[in-house]
Amino acid sequence: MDTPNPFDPDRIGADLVRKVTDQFPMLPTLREDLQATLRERVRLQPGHTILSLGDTCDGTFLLEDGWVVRSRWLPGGGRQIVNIALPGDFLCSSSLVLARSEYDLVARTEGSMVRLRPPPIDKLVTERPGLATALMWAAAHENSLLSERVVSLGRRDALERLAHVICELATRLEHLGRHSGEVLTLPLIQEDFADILGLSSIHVTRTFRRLSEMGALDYRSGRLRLKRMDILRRLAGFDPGYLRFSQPKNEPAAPQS
Amino acid sequence: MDTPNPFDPDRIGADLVRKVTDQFPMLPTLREDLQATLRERVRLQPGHTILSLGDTCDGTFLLEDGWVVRSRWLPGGGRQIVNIALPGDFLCSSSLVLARSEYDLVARTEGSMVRLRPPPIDKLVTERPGLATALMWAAAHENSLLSERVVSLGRRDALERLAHVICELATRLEHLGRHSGEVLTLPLIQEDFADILGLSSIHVTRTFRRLSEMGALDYRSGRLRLKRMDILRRLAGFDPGYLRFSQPKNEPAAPQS
DNA sequence: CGTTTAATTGACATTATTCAACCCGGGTGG
DNA sequence: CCACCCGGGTTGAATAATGTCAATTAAACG
Repeated sequence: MDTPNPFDPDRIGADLVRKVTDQFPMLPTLREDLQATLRERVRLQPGHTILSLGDTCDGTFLLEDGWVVRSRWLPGGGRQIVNIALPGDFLCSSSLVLARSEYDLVARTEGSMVRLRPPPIDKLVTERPGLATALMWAAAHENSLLSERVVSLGRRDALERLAHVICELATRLEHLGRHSGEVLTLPLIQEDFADILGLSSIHVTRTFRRLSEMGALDYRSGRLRLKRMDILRRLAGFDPGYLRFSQPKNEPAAPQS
Repeated sequence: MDTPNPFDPDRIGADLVRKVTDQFPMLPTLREDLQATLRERVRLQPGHTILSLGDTCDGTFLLEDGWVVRSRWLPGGGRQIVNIALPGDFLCSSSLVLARSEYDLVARTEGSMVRLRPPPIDKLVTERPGLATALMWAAAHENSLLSERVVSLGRRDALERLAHVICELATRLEHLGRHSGEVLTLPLIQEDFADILGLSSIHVTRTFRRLSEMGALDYRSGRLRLKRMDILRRLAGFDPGYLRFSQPKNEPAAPQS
């Protein structure tokens, strides 16, 4: 069953619009820009490869519904998942500066996205200020996530990493209004966790078991029951600050030194 | 010895201006915006902490000369270096969306940077289009570096990681015109490499020795002699594509499928 | 020189990977 | 209804990679 009118302006990128406009009131331009640059809506099926390494990416996608992972295959046969896109995230925003994708983009659930074709970067800010602002904001957000992932991969052990990514996902989904309470349904198998966390899937199993023995959670085929978020947060040293883009920064910031 | 006139418009962010204008001719606006938003020039000394975790960052810095690392200390006493900023890079560009720094910023060499105070993000694109474009471009660039770092930390072993980061640094410095030939002088001690690569400094020693036994390089107190870049590149699976932002993407991009 | 910081080495502990076997639940076809 | 298969998931044992500790050397610097 499809959206009645896929070009209904109020439905394009609703999650993005909501997130962005939490920060500042730019609704009108952004909506307008999304409509103006929109090419088509694409339906996603689990496992569907949106883009492969080396593909030229023609514009940017805005994910409206569903989960998409961005990953890289390595010569040895390993895979690293670089990030997980949720509704409201842009995919392939690097197309503004890079002609070809350095990663694979594959859907993990059903969902939908719209393809946008923004003007080239040097005209973007003047022609599509609302979209430009949103892209900038999204890029900053993604940088924040990536930086935190670098910290995890570099300096946290398996237990901390797993706890951290669970905290992160739970928080992101909460912000989207797609999670509340104890049970989190994740379209990820343990091998996905392995490739997010830079571990083997076997070690992920063991790590889940350890967390479950600690009474922090129960995990069973995609159903994650979060019994003690406080344990997870403490273990991971999770500080949601890097996700909290919603509180506007208004202080005039006193001159330092 | 200081720059004669620190506000000479042609000298502000010369590396940034060059990098950005390789891509598209927006010199005039960018120069103008840099001048207009410039607050002061700051001299850097090695070890100087520009910003600590939790500090409110008042605007953005544009590094003009020198090396700066962005890092995070962890509860257990470990440190992860998230990225290395070189001339032409922005520091703390997250200040557009995040009031407080999630990282430490510390200089590894002498150098200088300018502090910019761009308008808030919702006015940035309209009021300072040149700067907005540059920031966007820089964010995409950083995104690319961070993603590749995630891949390294997640799925490459010590040898591959070290080889990879060396390739990356050599390439970036070449682009800046600050490196050519065999010898690379790095203001990094092995502990820095450790904290970039998510390894212990002792293991970095061992890994450097392995590379040197392979005839790929010689390393001695900051002086890196690159004898066989081909070996390093092959080992790391290094594809400079993610750094090559200089070739403009001009193809009208044939509609796919 | 003496002091300090960084690099190095070897022995050993820890963490995570690999491999192989087994389990389990949900189809599916007979 | 049962036998089979298949994709995960789980387990233990062996192995490999990396970390930790302690002692040593080297270089840098006053």
